[in-house]
Amino acid sequence: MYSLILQNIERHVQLTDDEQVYFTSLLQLKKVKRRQLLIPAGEPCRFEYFVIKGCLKQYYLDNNGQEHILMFAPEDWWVGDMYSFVYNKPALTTVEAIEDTEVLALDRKRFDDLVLTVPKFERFFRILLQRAFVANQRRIIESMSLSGAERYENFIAQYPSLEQRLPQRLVAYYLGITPESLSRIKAASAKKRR
Amino acid sequence: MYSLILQNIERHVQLTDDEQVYFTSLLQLKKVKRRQLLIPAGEPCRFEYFVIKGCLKQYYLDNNGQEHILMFAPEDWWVGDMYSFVYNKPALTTVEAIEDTEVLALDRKRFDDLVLTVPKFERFFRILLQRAFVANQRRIIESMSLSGAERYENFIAQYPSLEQRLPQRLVAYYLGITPESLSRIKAASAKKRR
DNA sequence: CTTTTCCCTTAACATATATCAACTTTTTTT
DNA sequence: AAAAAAAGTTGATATATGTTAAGGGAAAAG
Repeated sequence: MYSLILQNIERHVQLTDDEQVYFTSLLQLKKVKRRQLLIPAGEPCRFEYFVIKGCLKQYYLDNNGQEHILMFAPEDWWVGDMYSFVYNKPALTTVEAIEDTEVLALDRKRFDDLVLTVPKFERFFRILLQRAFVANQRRIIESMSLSGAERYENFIAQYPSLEQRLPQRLVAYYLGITPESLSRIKAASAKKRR
Repeated sequence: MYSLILQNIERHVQLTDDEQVYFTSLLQLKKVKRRQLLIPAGEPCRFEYFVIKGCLKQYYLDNNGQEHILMFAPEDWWVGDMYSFVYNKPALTTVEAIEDTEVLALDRKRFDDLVLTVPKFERFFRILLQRAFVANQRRIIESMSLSGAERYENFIAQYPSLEQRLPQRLVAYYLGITPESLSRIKAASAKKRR
C-alpha cells in the first residue's frame, strides 16, 4: 500500500527505515468512487493527496458553468487545492474521481510537523514544487504560443497513456478548447495522415 | 544592499545573525542596463536572481518571433529560468531588463549547499514555490476562463503600480493578446465609463 | 535641440475557434 | 437485452481576436 508513495519520495531523497515508518503513519487511506468529489470547490481543503490507484481530474468551474481542467492525477501523482492548503481559504477548484480511485491523504497539520521535524521532507516538497512550477510555466507558454492542434499533439506526446484512458471531452477541457474543436482537429489530422 | 532580500526571506522564516551573514556572503551583485539580457534563452543558467532595483521581464520567444511574457520582476521579486536551473539545460526563456536594474545572484552550487546546511532555507524556498505554484495555476485558470478584457481588469487590480510603469505593449504580451487588441479594450472601457 | 526610433491608436479585413443544433455511436443503467 | 444517458461527429453560423497597414505622438539618442 505504501510502496508507490515511498518510491515516489525516494526518487528525490533517501529515507531511513524510521523515517519511512514515521511518514507512513501520518497517511490516511481514502477511497473515492467514480464521479465522487475528493475536494469540492468552495470548501476549505486541509489535505494534499497522493494517488495510488485510479485517476482524478482537478478543474475550475467558471461563471458560465464551464469546466477547465488544471490537471489529471493518475497513479503516482500528487494532487490537492494548493491555494486552499496554503492560505486556509475555500478551495477554488474541484477534484473529482474519473475512475474508482484510492488516495493517501496528508493533512496540513501533520504536513507542517513532518517538514519541520524531518528536513528531508521539506527538501522533497521543495523539489516537487520546483518541477511543478516548471510544468506550469510550460503550460502557460504553450497556451500563449501554440494552436489547439499543436497543444493536442504535445499532450499526446507527453501523456500517451492518459490520452487512451480519458474521454476526449476531458482532454479538450484540459487543452482549453471545446470538445467540438478537438473532434475537428482529430478529423483533420487523420485526413492529413492518409 | 541586503536589507530587501533579508526582509523578503524573513517574511517566512526567522534568521539568526550568523545565518544572515552566511547567506549574504553567497550573493553576488549584478547590474544590468535597460535592454540588456540577464538570462539569454538557449544558454544554461546556473543562477536564481533577486531584484533589488529596477524591473525585468521574463519572456518566451516563439517560432514566429513573438514575445510571450511569463512574468515581470520588479524590486522584491525572485526571477530565473527555473527549467534551466533545475534540469541543467539551456534556458527556455529570456530575462531582460526593462529599466536599469540591480540583482543579487545566487548560483546553483551555493544554493544547494545553503539548503542542505540550513534547512530554514529549504523551507523558505518551499514556501516561495508553493505561492508561485498557486499564482501560476490562477493564471492558467484565467487564461482559459476569461476574455482579454477581463484578464486586463484583473491585471490592473493585482498590479496597479506595474501597470503605470510598463509600456502597454508589454502588458499585452503578458495577457496573451496583441497590443492592438489591448488598445481597443482600453478604448472600449473608456467609452463605457463615460 | 533635433532627429530618429519606438509606441499607441484606429480601420479594414482575415482567421481560429466558439456556439448552436441535429444526428450517430458508445457507454451506462435498469 | 433494452432503455437511457453520455460522448463524439459534423455542418452552419457567430464572434473574439489577430493581421496588416497607416498616421500621429512620445520618448530616447545623437
